[in-house]
Amino acid sequence: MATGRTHRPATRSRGIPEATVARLPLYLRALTALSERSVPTVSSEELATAAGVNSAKLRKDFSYLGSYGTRGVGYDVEYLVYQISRELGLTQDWPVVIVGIGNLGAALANYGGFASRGFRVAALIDADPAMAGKPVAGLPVRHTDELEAIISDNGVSIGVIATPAGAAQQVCDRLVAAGVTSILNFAPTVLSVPEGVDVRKVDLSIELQILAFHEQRKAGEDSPSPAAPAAAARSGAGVRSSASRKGPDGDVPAVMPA
Amino acid sequence: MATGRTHRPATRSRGIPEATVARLPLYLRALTALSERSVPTVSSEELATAAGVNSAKLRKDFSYLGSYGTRGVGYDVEYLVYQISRELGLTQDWPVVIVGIGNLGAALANYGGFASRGFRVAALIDADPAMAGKPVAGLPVRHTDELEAIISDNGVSIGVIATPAGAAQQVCDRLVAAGVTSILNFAPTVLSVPEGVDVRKVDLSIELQILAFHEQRKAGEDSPSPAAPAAAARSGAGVRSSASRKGPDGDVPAVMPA
DNA sequence: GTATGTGAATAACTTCACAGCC
DNA sequence: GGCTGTGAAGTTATTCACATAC
Repeated sequence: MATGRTHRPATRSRGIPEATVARLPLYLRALTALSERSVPTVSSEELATAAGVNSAKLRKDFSYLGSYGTRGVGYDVEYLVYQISRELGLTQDWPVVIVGIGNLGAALANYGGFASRGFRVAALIDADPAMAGKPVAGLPVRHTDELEAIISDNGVSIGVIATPAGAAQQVCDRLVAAGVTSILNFAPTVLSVPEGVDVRKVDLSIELQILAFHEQRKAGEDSPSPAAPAAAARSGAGVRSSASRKGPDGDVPAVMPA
Repeated sequence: MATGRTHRPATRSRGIPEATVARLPLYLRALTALSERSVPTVSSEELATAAGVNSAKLRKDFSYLGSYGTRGVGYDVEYLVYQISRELGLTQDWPVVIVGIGNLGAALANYGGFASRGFRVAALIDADPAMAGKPVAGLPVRHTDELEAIISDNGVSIGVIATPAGAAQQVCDRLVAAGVTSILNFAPTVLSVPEGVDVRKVDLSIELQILAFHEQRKAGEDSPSPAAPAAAARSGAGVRSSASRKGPDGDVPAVMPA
């Protein structure tokens, strides 16, 4: 989801819609799987199913890249893999640093899919001196003091922040000052960055909250059908002070927030 | 980010736009921070800045919830916290199971923000018998055999999948069969679920690829005419009937994909 | 016959700008 | 005077449906 695009007022000329860009990795993954099974061609319908979108959307997306299919036949798998990879910039190597080697940072470092496609972990960085030198996922953890040197020595332009929330902005500032222009933020904070720097965030708690929203609606469903397994009615406590407030007051079983 | 909404054709009546729902957790976080600093009221401008959006959007978002502000003054922090929490369904307790206690699963289990707001880790589940009983984040890991019992005993409706890609669909099927109707998927796979089940995914590699796309553009910035239709004789997969191919062929230093 | 590519139609989302209320 | 709430305008994304090409 979700990101803080900061630059580019919506590229003119060869502009690929942001929504399309966000789906290209999905297509690429599905195509790679087909490629591994040596499937030579695929129709928009099949590929769309594999990627979890509908075929019209997929065809429209591909139309922004060019005319890479063959009418009456479909798409050449290998060729498409290449085109999408190129479009995404995966035909080059992207060194990445991960800052904050706690539980999450270590998990990210160990995540295979990382290296698999264009990305290479150039270094793991942590502020804890006790961590320095300790190997994680085969790489020695480096101390934060070295951050700037690591960035510039390796030509790193993408940084991953997996620190506690409190340290994130500071780390971000240093990364940016050192030359990083794309940041993937796992810390639950809004980062502020200068123009020209892209930030994307991944936030467990936000995702869960969105799910809870929909889950809540399912429970309070007007009743008739959807075979509700009705996972036990949870009860709450507390009371709401009513008062004037006009909002569309909902059902909701009461209970106070934090 | 992105998700596979599966049900609800966009609720009529009290329908809050999906884009708005996705931002409520952001507002909530910013408000909670203000609340902790005992700030009594906040303007749309201030709150918007703290949440990383613009104020018009924020006001529009809030307008879907009701009229919770005071003209000329702003919003009452505590009151808004409560309203948003309620809207998101966080005024109730959501037991959650995490399946797949590898590096990532353990990181998730240890993630504090988890319990902090309405969510409670009911159980950690892993397929490895050797893991069974071992404590992670203070909870004993349970074996997959117990999955169904755990779900129903605890009234779990939200499941988190942190297994390898290969196991994800199978785990998903079992979760759904056992009564889970919301899934947060960290495995790099498209899950297929029946109508009525919500899936959201979190995918490191997709996020990085999106960043790489933009990063690539930054590098090739300004150049007047985007990409010279250079030869770029795509070697791969002979089959290609040369000619035709109109796509905006790019520069790119060659290199074949996987 | 079959499946792509794409204009046109529709829907969702964002931003503007200002009336309304404090 | 200041700030919210919201119609209206503008923008982006999705879906339709069919001409076009194999």
